[in-house]
Amino acid sequence: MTITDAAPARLGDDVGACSSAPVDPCGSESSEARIIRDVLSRVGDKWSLLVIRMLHNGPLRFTQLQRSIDGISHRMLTQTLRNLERDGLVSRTSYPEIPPRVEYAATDLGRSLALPVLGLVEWASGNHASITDARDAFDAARD
Amino acid sequence: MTITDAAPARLGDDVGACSSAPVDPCGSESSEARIIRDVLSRVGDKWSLLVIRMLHNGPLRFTQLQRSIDGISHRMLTQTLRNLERDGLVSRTSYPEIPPRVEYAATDLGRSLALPVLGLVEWASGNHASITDARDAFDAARD
DNA sequence: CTGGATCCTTGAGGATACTG
DNA sequence: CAGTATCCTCAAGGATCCAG
Repeated sequence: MTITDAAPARLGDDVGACSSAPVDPCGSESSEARIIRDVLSRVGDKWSLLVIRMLHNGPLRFTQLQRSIDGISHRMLTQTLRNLERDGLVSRTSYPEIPPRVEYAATDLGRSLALPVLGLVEWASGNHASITDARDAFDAARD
Repeated sequence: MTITDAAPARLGDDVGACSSAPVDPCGSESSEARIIRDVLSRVGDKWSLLVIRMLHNGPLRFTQLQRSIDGISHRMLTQTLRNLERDGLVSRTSYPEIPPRVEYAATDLGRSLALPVLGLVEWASGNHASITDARDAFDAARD
């Protein structure tokens, strides 16, 4: 999703009738499609996973995050952090000092997300070569 | 990535110097960031995973895919299939008949991708409720 | 039926300036 | 230092038409 500049959004959060089965509740194909889209819109944006990843080792302040994430803009970091906080994946602790200090930390939920994500990363890292080769072959074939 | 309407693109495919370690080769933080972005730009678009998912059970024709994926446009299906084919995740078999028939199937690589993806889906499905709750709490808190 | 090509809308996301 | 608001750009992606 990656929130629009304004609105709270609230898109299809209609899990209602389905009991909490591990995968594909209600047996319909489209429900799994919804789940896939859900998870993708949550962590599939440009920065969320990188933030989660950085916070996996321990809490960090806003500026530390900004420096360590390379390329992220001030605006997108705030926005990404708000989203993650809203989804309960990251916690925010503000110390009323001068100058202000704010620490962000991954919640248990956030850390639990890191696991399956790591699976994906491993896959990517392990099959990077195959993909590159496939691309080269494909591009070569379409002379 | 989700290719632009034209260009072959070829962005940062510079794995060169790194030996093929399973995760985080070369030990630098930014290299893992690159991997994450790589995998996201490959499967993190709106449709790729859904196509991979549909093809996991067996080959399907273009129109079958379009009907089963709900919401995908003609244009995006072609585009997504081209990308997946280029990356070696999907194979395309065209039967020179009239009317033409084209079958798409997941390759071994494509099926291997489905595994870690399933992990993510399970996570999403298992923690959907927690996230929804977190959101409600968050939205309620900011009166 | 499959697959381009073209047009057009929308929103993600960067740059920047301003507040506490 | 942390956060918000405004402006602007550019590409993702839908609709549609044409071709083999």
